[in-house]
Amino acid sequence: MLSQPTFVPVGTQATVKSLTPEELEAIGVEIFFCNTYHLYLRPGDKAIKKFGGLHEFTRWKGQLITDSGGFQVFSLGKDHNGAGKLVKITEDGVEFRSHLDGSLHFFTPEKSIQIQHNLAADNIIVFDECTPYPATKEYARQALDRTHRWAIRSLNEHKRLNKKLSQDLKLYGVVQGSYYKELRQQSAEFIASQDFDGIAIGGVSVGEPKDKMRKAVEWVLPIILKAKKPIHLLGVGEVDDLFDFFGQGITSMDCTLPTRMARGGQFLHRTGDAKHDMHNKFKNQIMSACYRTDQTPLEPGCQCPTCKQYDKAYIHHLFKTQELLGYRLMTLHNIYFMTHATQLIRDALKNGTFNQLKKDWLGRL
RNA sequence: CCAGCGGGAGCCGGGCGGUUAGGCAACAGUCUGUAAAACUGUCGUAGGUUGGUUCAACUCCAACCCGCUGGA
Repeated sequence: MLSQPTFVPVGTQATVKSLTPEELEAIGVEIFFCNTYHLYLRPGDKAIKKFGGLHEFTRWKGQLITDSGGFQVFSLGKDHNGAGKLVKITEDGVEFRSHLDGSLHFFTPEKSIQIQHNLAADNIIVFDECTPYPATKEYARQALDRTHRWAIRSLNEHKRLNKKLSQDLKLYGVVQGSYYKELRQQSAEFIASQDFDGIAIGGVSVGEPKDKMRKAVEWVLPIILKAKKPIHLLGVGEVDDLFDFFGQGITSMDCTLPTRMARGGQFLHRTGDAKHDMHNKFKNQIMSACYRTDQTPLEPGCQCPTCKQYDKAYIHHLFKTQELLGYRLMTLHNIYFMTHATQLIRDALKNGTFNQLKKDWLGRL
């Protein structure tokens, strides 16, 4: 059973980049997020099935969740200029071109679920379309209706396979609807009414302003909370998001940000020095010249393996020289930071001190 | 001493008689279900020195300085 709420780091290719499962466990990670599309292409879901699934393959003892490939409909659908490229959507499914070799593949809801059953994460997600932002209401409605039909197809295939393979994977339905209240609420009603094990909110953090994202979640939450199921917010996870969404009943969210930022040299911190704190966004760049001789840890008082042992000057040097250890130390720290902040939120929610905690961190409610 | 080759931004380095080389480094920034150890931006009177030719020279010419290689 997962703690609630939980932050979910992303390990697209069956690895949270640069860290071992043992290291993840040591910093309090309970679950991470793998991707169906990537693992289907390499090494192939059948290869992983031969091992008995992702758990055996990776030796990870915690939980896992796989994405359906739905997000790649969105992300591969854009090139650098935002034009459509590698994806074609039809009623039956999505035609993808592999970003690796250009080969053609076709995902249907059934196929995505089959692949996910082969991968055998504990939690899986229906095949959906992550609607690009902005979208016209007309397109958003069309995409939403299709996504709902795909949700039912995913659910049916999932039930069939759970029985056939005597597995007990948990399936999440996904709420879409772009930035239209009517569509979002309609989607929430529909997904909540179906026999899913959990409900995910998708189509957010796709380039929209943050207040819009908050609104979209708020339209939907009162409806799906009634279903009394786990609620996962897909692809969200800046530091303030933890407070805004865990505070309202979201039980988990995943985000590439802490790991990706870590590799780009940005470390999460709370206190930092005000001068270099970027607009209260809880991040700083370790390669900044000011850290060249800084003998303090990334976050004073932080109990992560990185901060307990190393100072900024050393990590600065590792990044400047592009040493592998730098990426590892930084990733450890950033994931610990998110996990630890989530832990504080969890405790505060239990103790009734959440508002105080949120105000301390964000300076607002 | 003779000959050949070469001198360009912090470093490396193509091209060219006129309008941006490029790369690295440096500096700053971006990232929200990972085509990402990625990407974006900024690097100011750059052209060994002095003269000459020309409307215009980093580019052509001369001398000198410095370096490398070979020879006496």
